[in-house]
Amino acid sequence: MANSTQAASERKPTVPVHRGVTMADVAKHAGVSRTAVSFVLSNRENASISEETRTRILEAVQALGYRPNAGARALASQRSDWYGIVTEIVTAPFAVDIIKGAQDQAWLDRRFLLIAPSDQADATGLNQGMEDAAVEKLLEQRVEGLLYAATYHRAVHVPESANEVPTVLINCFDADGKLPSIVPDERAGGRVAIERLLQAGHSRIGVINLDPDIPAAVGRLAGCREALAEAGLELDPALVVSGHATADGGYEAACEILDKYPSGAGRPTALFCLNDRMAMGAYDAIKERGLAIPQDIAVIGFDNQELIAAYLRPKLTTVALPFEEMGALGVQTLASLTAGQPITAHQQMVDCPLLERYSV
Amino acid sequence: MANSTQAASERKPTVPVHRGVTMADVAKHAGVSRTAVSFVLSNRENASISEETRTRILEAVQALGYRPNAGARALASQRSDWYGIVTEIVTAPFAVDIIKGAQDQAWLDRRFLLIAPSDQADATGLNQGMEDAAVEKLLEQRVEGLLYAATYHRAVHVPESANEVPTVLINCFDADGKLPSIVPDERAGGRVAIERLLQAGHSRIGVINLDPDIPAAVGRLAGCREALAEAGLELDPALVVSGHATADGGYEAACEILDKYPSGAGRPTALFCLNDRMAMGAYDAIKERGLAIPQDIAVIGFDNQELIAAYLRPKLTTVALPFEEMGALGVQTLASLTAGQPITAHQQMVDCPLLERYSV
DNA sequence: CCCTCGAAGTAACGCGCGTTAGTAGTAGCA
DNA sequence: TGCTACTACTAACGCGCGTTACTTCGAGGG
Repeated sequence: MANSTQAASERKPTVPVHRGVTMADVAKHAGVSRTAVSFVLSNRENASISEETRTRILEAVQALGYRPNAGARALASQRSDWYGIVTEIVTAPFAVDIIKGAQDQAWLDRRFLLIAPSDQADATGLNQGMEDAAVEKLLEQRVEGLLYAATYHRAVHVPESANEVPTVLINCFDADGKLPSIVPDERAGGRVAIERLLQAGHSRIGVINLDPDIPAAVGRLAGCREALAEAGLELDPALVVSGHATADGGYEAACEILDKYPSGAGRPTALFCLNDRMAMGAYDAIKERGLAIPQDIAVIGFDNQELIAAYLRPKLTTVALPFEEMGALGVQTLASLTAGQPITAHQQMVDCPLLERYSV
Repeated sequence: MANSTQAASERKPTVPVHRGVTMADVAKHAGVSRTAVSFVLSNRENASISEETRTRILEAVQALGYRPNAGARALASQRSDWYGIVTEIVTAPFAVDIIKGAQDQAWLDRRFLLIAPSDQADATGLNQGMEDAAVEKLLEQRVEGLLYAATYHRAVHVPESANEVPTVLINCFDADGKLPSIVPDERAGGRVAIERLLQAGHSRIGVINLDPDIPAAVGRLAGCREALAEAGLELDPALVVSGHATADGGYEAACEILDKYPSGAGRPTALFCLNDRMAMGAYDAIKERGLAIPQDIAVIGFDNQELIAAYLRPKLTTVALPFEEMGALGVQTLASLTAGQPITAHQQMVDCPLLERYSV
């Protein structure tokens, strides 16, 4: 027993591989204890440190260029100040905006957002292997909460292990409805689009629809019908055409609608395209027929895909999906959750604002 | 002396706030020492652990759902396995692709990429306050290396503190030339675009130029001239028009070029647009004049901005900026650097591949 | 039989920090 | 003088882990 103790104390100390200035260095430099440094740097309320010592410590910090070690702090304090977000990062440009919103909000809250990629979605849902690994990696970093974002509004299946920390879904929802989620208010978006067209004097409106089953289409179309109903109008089924969610799909759908009225009589004076890519195709169809936007036919889009909407000629009036807001709200919700505070609603809906440009 | 020791040992132990299974738990469950667990989990070469103990330990890991604590590991091993990347995340869609490339490569190397936002660039360069803070935050996380990415090819000024760890610049370079950088090979990109047009039989080629002073314009135009020279041709100054790097700018520039030849005689049969947004505007100008793409006028772009190039009608043939490759190469370079290995070149150039679509 | 040597493990230290339970010193008051 | 109260600190522990320097035990050799 004594032997081993002695051996231990005789052992030559491991050579310290100093990669940075530590609190101990600061303490030595300032001639105080490490504890004092810790107290000053963490701005402890009821720690009594004289003003003089305090400044001496802060000067030492400056002089040595001390930089706290976030990992060590996390280990000691048992909180990491990290959130994690899982998303398909490059699939759609939308994910970026969600991340941006979340990132900025996290930054404001002095927290760090760890971004983990989950590979592209395929027909069967997300690439589950990659996703699980991503969540796992984030949990290894001891994130305090998880954000789970989809690039288009849909139901998702979240990896089991996400249940170990507070989790918030962004732009998606889980089928079981167990996790809190944040989604765009598609219905209100549909309303505002139609209301804008009504206000501009249009009463005969064509709709270029997405796949009718996806949440976006359901909501937007419902809002559309509501707004028309309030104006005493109805959606003419002949004017609703579904297509692929691409420019080509939009082109074809627009052709179909326009060519129903070769003489021009009965032709809609406005087109509500359920996304901007389709609006892009619709532009071509309209122009090809020698019609002018918005004089002959007004066009309104959805999604506000900047690169399209802002560069089409004329620039496209469209309804924006509030990605940044959803990202920010996600972080705020997570903050409430991790603080043990109640959240306002299990499913929070965020407004889709109308962006006026020149196509109406 | 004895007193204080006694007091310390009499002190009631702090209540452990257990937030997770630790190695100690695994060790207890498997009936071995914590060291043994560590050896097994880190796959130590020359540690002699019997196969039987080994499996017992792994079973315990499974049974308890043990998950290593990355922060503690980093603290003990003095290496974080983290890289940091500083970039303006949302300003341009390009940053995303760089991040994606870097992210994927880092993931392969079992490293984590911390993404720190730096606010938007303004005329005077990047928002320095935000940037310094971003770098500072990353260093606090003890990243082992830094990536610094710009959304368009240019000279940048990197925060001082970035010098404390290996740093690689992506899609930019520092004026002093001190830091290794990775940039697109603009010149080769210019060449390949022109070569494609020559091959299609065009010899009279118009160029819609960017601001002539930026690196992208300089390089691309040089490549363009080279390719023409090799074919015994020259760039007609009358056919080179600069404009704003927008669709409107491209539209105006294209109008200017086309309207110089109202009769059609002498008019270029192809347009090389130095970015896709300008190509988008050029499309409008061409179509307005009743000309067909590519039959009457071929168009080739640059940047491969998916949302534009893939949705224009006809789809735009363009030269791609290799953002993902640059991001990946950045991480690889960083890996070499942190491993103390030499890197192939101080400034690495990455090829800009031609993407054939239907506008040539 | 003793000695050496490798296999199989373990005790203990330190990474940088937050935190708790102390101590030393002084002022105030009865 | 003795006691409390307060200010201004500090010693020591533990967070979860990697790592080094041991120990123990059985097999093999002389």
